[in-house]
Amino acid sequence: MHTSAVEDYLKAVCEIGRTEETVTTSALAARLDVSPASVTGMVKKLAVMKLVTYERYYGVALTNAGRRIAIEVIRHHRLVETYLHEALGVPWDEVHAEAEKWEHVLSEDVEARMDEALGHPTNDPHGAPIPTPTLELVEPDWPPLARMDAGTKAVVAEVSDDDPELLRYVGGLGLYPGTALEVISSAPYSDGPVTVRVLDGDQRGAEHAVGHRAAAHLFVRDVK
Amino acid sequence: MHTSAVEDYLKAVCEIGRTEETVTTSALAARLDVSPASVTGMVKKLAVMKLVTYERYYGVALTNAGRRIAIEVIRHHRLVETYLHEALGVPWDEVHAEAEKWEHVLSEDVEARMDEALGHPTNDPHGAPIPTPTLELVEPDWPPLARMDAGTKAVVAEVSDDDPELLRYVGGLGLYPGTALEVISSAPYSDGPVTVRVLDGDQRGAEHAVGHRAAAHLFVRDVK
DNA sequence: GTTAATTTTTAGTCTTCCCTAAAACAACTG
DNA sequence: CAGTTGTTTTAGGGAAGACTAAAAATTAAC
Repeated sequence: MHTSAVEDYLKAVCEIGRTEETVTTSALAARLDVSPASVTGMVKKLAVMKLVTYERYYGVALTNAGRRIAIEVIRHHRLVETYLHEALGVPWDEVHAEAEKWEHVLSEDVEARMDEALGHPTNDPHGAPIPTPTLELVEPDWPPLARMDAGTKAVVAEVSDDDPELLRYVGGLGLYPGTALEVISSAPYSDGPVTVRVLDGDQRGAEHAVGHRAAAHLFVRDVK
Repeated sequence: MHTSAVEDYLKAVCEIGRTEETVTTSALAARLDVSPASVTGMVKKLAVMKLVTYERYYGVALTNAGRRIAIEVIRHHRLVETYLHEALGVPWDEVHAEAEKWEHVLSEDVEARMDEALGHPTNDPHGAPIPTPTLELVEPDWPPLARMDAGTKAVVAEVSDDDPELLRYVGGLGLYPGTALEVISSAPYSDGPVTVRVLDGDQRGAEHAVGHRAAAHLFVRDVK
């Protein structure tokens, strides 16, 4: 087995790689809240372990072995989030913190049982896709709400899961994965709020001004 | 928070104290599978933390603060075992190993939700009592099957949970907490097997010779 | 009651793991 | 090419936990 730190680094490489072309030392340092020097040290260790390839001054990339571990951890994380939410009623803004701990101790057997009990869910409570048991993972890159033009109809696809306050805010607006909405007004490339009308759920019909930061972390898919 | 090692030591002190008058260095060393010198070192640390009282060459005892932590960990452990067994169908010989990991990462919130979901169970799958939310714990000391005389009728109360093989063996004989049985023959103070007739469950009517080691780890309560 | 055997403690080391600050270095920018 | 930015190296630290070997205290044996 690997240490939690190793798993956290691999997960971070995978997650940063989702949006960035190259995974840099400083990006990892920022995400993991450690110094760049620490990252260099750990990354060299991971390279020796053949979990990443590492080119000085360029960046890091996962090897197949490393990717397997990263996706395994992500699967654990998202499955646990889903389980806590669905089976135990843990609010969606709390599941992330708990899953951060559980992801490192979950056995494959219990993982499979949770998956079964939930009916093989495909997405966690924040909309993120759960990797398959065979560790396939396709992460679509939905556009953020912040970039939608006025008049667009869209459905909430995913909300960033790492900021509980953001989640409580967004949840308070009635915006969850699957919720349909219409963009009333938007200020593209500025940092103003996006006004939306909620078309679904318990806030159906309500109009809300969604702050820019939230709109940048709330991803939607277009509706034709 | 405390480290896993600290929690493990406190739990071990609590569990040894259940049967032994004094908790010795060597008993802890044996249970935790470390050298006696290591135990002395850690115990001194725990004493500084005011989690145990410690008298050189005599033994260790939990303080109230230490006992609270120990019982909290035991509550986590047994609740998780019960949850895994009841809610996820994990076999009773596997729950212990998983709970050993989970007990250190379970939040109070999720603990309460598991307790609720299970309807506030009082005993884990091996029959051991689950401490209450207010951390009260009474551990009755049932006699082992090995000490029952021929002709006695009894009900299985508890089975030691730390040896999966033993649990599979005992389970294979149809002996679970709550199972009624009658002692057919017994060799007191020797190490021969105890022959029992199962009066309950899927092996009802069957007669089994229970090996001495198993009979020493299987505890029963008398039936008048 | 002395000696012998057993436990326990001291004392000193080691390993693992991860982190940091500061200096040196490479790569881009204009 | 000179400066800025980001990265790596160097050098070091410290927490956590465990170990060995030898000394000390306790207990048991004669």
